[in-house]
Amino acid sequence: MPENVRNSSRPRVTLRDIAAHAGVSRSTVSLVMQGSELVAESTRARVQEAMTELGYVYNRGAATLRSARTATLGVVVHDIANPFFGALMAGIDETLQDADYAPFLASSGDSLARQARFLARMREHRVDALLLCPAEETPASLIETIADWGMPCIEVMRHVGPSPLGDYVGADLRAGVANAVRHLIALGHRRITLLAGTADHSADRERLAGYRQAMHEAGLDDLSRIVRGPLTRCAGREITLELMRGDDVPTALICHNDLVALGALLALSHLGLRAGQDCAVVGVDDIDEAALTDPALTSIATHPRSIGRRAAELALKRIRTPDGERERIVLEAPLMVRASSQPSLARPQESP
Amino acid sequence: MPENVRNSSRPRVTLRDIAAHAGVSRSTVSLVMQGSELVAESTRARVQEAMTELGYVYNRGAATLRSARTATLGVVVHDIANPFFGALMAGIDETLQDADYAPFLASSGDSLARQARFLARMREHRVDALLLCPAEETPASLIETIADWGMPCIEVMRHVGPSPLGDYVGADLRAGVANAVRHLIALGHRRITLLAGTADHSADRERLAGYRQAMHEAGLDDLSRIVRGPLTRCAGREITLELMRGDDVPTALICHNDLVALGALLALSHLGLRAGQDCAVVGVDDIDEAALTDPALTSIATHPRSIGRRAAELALKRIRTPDGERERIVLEAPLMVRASSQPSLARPQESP
DNA sequence: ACAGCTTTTTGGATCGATCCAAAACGGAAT
DNA sequence: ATTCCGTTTTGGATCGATCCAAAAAGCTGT
Repeated sequence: MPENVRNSSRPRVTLRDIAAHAGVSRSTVSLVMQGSELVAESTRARVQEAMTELGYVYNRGAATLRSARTATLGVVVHDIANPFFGALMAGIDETLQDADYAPFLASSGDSLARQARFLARMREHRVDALLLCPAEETPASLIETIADWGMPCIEVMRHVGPSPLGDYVGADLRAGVANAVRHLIALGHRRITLLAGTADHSADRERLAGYRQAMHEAGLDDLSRIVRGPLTRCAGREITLELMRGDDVPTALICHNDLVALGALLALSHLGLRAGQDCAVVGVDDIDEAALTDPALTSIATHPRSIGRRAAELALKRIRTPDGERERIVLEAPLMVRASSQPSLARPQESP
Repeated sequence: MPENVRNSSRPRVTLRDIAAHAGVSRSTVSLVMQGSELVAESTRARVQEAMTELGYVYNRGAATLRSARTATLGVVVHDIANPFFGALMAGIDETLQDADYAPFLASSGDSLARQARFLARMREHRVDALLLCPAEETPASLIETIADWGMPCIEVMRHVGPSPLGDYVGADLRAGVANAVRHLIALGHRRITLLAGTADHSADRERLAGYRQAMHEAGLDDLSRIVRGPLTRCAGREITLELMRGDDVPTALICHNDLVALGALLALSHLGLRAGQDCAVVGVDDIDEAALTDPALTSIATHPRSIGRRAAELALKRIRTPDGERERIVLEAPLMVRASSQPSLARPQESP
């Protein structure tokens, strides 16, 4: 049996082989691969049998060369270690798996250089589309450049320029924050401080706009306060400590995200203050942890997983119809009210 | 000007075009692309100039067809939304970017079917290697199957079978947990409970082995206790509540991971008990949050980012030398002692 | 039996790179 | 001038699929 030499990996089975084995032409086998309606049922069966029999593995690279479709797509986030983007990616992955697409992933670390390098690589790999959370300070021209490449691109969560130029999927942070402010005002709060980031990207500006708008509606412009700092739990804690020791102590904090808010909770408990009672705290993202702190954290839910799913769906759609109408999908960001802004919701004592 | 039809994206520049423009052959241009030493410096310059001038984009798909090298690799994790795997992926990404490799990512959700589908896809895309955190209940044969495909595969964090068959990168959880137990015993603890997962995979077994070993060394076999449950913050809380209300109350808890440990902290504070004082708590992973809880959480550090980096490095190496000696890289998992197991370390009050 | 259909199947040609054996070039030595 | 040898360069074949126009096969109905 020296003919059976499949020593470890060499004897690659190709379309031609199964064509011969099934007694049809390569073209026919190719049609079967593509699930074409043209081929007769009996032939299809014969071909499929040959494929399993010979252990055929489709070579997408070869197919791509001719057909310019890769069944891949590129995803760029700032920091995949951040649970928010992890959840986003999980949503993307879910949707793509069903469509038999595979995502390349890169974490830009908010570095323009890394982002650019990855995008170049994606171009060489000829991905069918791009899902992009643009790094900070990305020039608006990038989106046009990508369009010039002939590559569909969906901006996710953030967008460059004052409003999204092309396809976009995100959360309505503006309305979400405005709602949160109104909620606090209804509870009697007046001095409401916004803990914002130092960066200037769209998601940041939206929060600001929502805050300003709602404060303005209530005629509280003069009481509005915006404090900027890094967006970590640690920074949230430090900044809150400082704020609460100052003169003009706020009665409520709206934090850029939940991590910052959790830092604020730590600070309050450190000072012997009770969140919700002595100072309300609201976060953004509604991460799992929010419901489990003590007191539980009120948060504006951004549903990263859903956003990921929607973004991936839109990308697939855009691949099918590259010249279709651009879409702007903005998901609601509802306020999850919990004890940190409403003490009456404090966790009920369990029965003994 | 019907001849100037470059409507939106058609006029693809190829090797042939820059060859013509630079007055050399395709082969020469190809050599330049591959950074070969063969080509004269002056020619290289001329070619490179032509490339930028015409806006050439390398077509990796085409190159792959001939050379069987894709500069891509596949990564499988259980749940990319889990911060641990996010950090792991960040480390992988970092290393690969420098090597001009791009990773495909999939989240298996511990489903064998999803894992299998993704692996099949990776095979069709002919990735150069695989980084695999095998899903629960993955049969040991899978690793062999992948090897038969001729695809290098690095197991990460978990491995199938009693000991890794091929390349492996992980943390020394066995020693880590054993250390933690000894630490607790040194502090006078005797009734030390292990909160384990319900699954039976290698990482789980390692924790168990470390625990058993250290308890045995101290002659405490009869006091050893293993409790199994889901691995979420919420479950950690519930199980701890139950434990602390039972008869045989433990004086220390070692939790499968930090999420469970954080749940345990919640439970203790809910019961009016002080972690570290009334009951010691130790977690695994040393996520960022651990240092910031109150009291701060003692944790066994697994350094996911480093593991990701090492795994990616090993993959690149294995691609270069497919038949090299298999490696088993086990990183230390040092115990980060904090207040939750040693009250004297409680956060010092800040100066007013 | 044949024209006129529809349904299936088929052979090149092609996508854009790499591989390889052989050719061209350029100096130095004879 | 010729030979030799090391450095550069080159054309043609090739990787494994898809595309497309055209051929073959299968049906009708007359």
